[in-house]
Amino acid sequence: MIVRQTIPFNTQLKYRLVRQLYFSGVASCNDLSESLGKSLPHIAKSLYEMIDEGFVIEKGYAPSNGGRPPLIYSLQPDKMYILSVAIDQLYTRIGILDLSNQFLFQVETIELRLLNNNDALPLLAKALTRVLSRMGKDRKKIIGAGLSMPGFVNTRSGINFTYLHTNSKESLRDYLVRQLHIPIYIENDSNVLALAELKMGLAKGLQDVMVIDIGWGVGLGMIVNGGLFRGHTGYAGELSHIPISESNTLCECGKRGCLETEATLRVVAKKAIEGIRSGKVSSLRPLNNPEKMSEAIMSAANQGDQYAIELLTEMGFKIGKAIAILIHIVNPELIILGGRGTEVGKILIAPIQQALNQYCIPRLSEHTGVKVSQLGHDAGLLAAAALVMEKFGETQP
Amino acid sequence: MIVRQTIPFNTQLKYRLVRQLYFSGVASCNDLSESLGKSLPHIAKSLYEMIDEGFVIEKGYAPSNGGRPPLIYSLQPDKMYILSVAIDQLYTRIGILDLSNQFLFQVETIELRLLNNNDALPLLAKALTRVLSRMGKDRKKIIGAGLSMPGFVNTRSGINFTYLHTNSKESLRDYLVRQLHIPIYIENDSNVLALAELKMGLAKGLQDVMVIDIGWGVGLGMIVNGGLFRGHTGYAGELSHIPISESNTLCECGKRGCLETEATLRVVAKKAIEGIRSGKVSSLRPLNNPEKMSEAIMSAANQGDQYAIELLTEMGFKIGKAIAILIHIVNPELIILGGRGTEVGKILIAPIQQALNQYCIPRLSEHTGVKVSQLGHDAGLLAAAALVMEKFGETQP
DNA sequence: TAAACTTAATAAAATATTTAATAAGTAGCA
DNA sequence: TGCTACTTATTAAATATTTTATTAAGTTTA
Repeated sequence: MIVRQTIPFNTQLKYRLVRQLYFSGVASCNDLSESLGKSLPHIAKSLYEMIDEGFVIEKGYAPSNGGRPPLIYSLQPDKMYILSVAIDQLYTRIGILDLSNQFLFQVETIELRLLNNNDALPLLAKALTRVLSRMGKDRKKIIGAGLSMPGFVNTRSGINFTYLHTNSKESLRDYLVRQLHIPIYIENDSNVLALAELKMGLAKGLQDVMVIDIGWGVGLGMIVNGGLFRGHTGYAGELSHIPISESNTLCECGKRGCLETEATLRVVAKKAIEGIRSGKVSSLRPLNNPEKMSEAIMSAANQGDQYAIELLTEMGFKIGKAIAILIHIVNPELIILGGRGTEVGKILIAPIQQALNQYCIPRLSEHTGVKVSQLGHDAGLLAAAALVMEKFGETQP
Repeated sequence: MIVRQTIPFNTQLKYRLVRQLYFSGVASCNDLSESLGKSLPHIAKSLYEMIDEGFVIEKGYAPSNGGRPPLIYSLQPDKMYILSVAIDQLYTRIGILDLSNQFLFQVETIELRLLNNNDALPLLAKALTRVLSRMGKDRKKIIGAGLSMPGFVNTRSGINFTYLHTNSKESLRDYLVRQLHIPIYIENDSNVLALAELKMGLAKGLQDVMVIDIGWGVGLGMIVNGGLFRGHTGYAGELSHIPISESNTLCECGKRGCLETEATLRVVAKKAIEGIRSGKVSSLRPLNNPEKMSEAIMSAANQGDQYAIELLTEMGFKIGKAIAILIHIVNPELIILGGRGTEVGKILIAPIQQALNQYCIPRLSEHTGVKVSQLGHDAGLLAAAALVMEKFGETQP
């Protein structure tokens, strides 16, 4: 199912200019000429047309770089909007962003349990419809929706094989297109996290970066050759089920020895509850809700609780071993630690680095940095918007 | 150090046409228009100019596809030549290829020990100079040399950090450029193997393919997004030293548990000698030369020797476990088994598939094929030429 | 404070590339 | 057979894009 772009430009270059300006915020004519690989007069011509059309505005002079100072330009923020949706196992956050990455109104959070919930998809569609209806006649300005979600997602076919089934042959994307009448782009949450780092985080301008999503599971989003890498069927970066553990614990996936059985917040929470009950010295008390437990462990660790630090260090080392494998295979320039685990990023980075020293050939690891993500909680929503803008001007699918 | 291209065309498109025709062999105007993404009239114009210039020849009509039959074209084979060099630990093979991938004369093999041999590089330069001198005045037609070699190779900087040092700050490439006065391209042998599969083997036209180089070590060449992937510093695909083994044997690299300590022909040869001496039933006799021993094991296995098959099956399973990790991370469409181990490819493929069944999430492995390379012994030389042609028309850095 | 050097923007000319219309040939089919 | 649909080839006209030269507006050097 195809939906026409609501914003029609008369040339392909203009779409590229919009995309570039969106991601760079502001840029001079020369910047644009260089980053799009087109000549300056050519860029200038299109840019001036876009100023006349109201899509681009002049933002004055930038400081000189040793010559005539450049005029800089940006997008007119309220000429287009993007519907941005971040879905996780329990909650879904919905926002509308303008072209300067500002939310039009406060992000809406709805409770939406994904697991074994046949109503989830219609509820989601309803919520999105309601948010869209708040736009009034500005609804025309919405150029698409980006959805970040867990599970096995194939972006190209628009299907999530794990959650939000449609009960028919229709793909998730086509279902939502039919309900909302705007272009829809779906992507796995770890991949969206990586895209966020690429477009506005530590991976900006870099070529080969691995973003580790430390949380209830262990995810991986891969930036390869300067772009998000999805693999042949869209499942690249399935780090959580690589066979790595020595303890051969049975994993939910049916296999043994998966990384996920040893190095996630879920496992840490479980171990902590057992440990405390069997008498480990700690400021922590066992909680029934494992999510809350993991939160408690992380804040205890940040306040110096030795047992919490020990548990997280153990997890970090095992993740580090997996990262060592990754470095051998991909030879990236940077590893970014993202996801909920960033809260204890400083604690994790030491054992990870130690694992790299132990398991990596120095020639490989010495050119690979390890950093903790600096993007906050809204990164997912911003990146879901990036997902839409990345494809702006291309006809779906 | 920069060397001017010996063949000057007046437009970039002509270089692209040469590259395309080289890799496709023959093509119609329409084929070229499609694969280069340019309009037909535009392609036709350049093509006819190149016919006038003598670089392209018309090869007659291809069978009709339901319409007017297309005229097909190919390169004039003897307008350019490529110097192609395949270096391994002990021997170096040198050939000169024309544009139809035919050797101008029989491939020369010289003995050239790489390890701890300061004379290796001057000897190599001398041998290459001698081969070039055989070209007489056709020397001008040589558009470059492609070198396939083991070790840590950085193609961009033209340095091999492991072998063939120059004893100065000069890079290997610059040294050879200075000696031979032609553009030089160097690349790691596993990567060249992958390139060979991409350009003329089972990976032709595919996007994401992993080529396993089974031999004295375990190498990996990665095809990602339809091109050879080298990683940030050129060392991507360092499969042999990923920490995977449970037996924690000390590896040459100083680490423990590397794949290389368990799953190479070298290990198989060593195990076989020990096994036979301790009384294993086999048609094999222990040989002092481990290279010869591994050859003997492979031919014994192909003739049904149970012990040889057992050893190779064990190796296959361990390589399979590493491939399982690879599939989880990269999600490729095809795994190709290449290198010397292809000789027993049929024997290896079963345990590898078994390891995949055991260690892969079905959703990932079910879309990934495993095949044995069909390229012969000269594949390395052909791919070294491909290395040159891939860059034909670009100015060397 | 002027000369030399940078970087940026504009205009004119030259080139590259595509679109559209048409011609030429073939396979499939009634 | 002859018609239709389809593929390929050629041409002219229109458009897109770059190159080159020139002007403008600053910084650095001495």
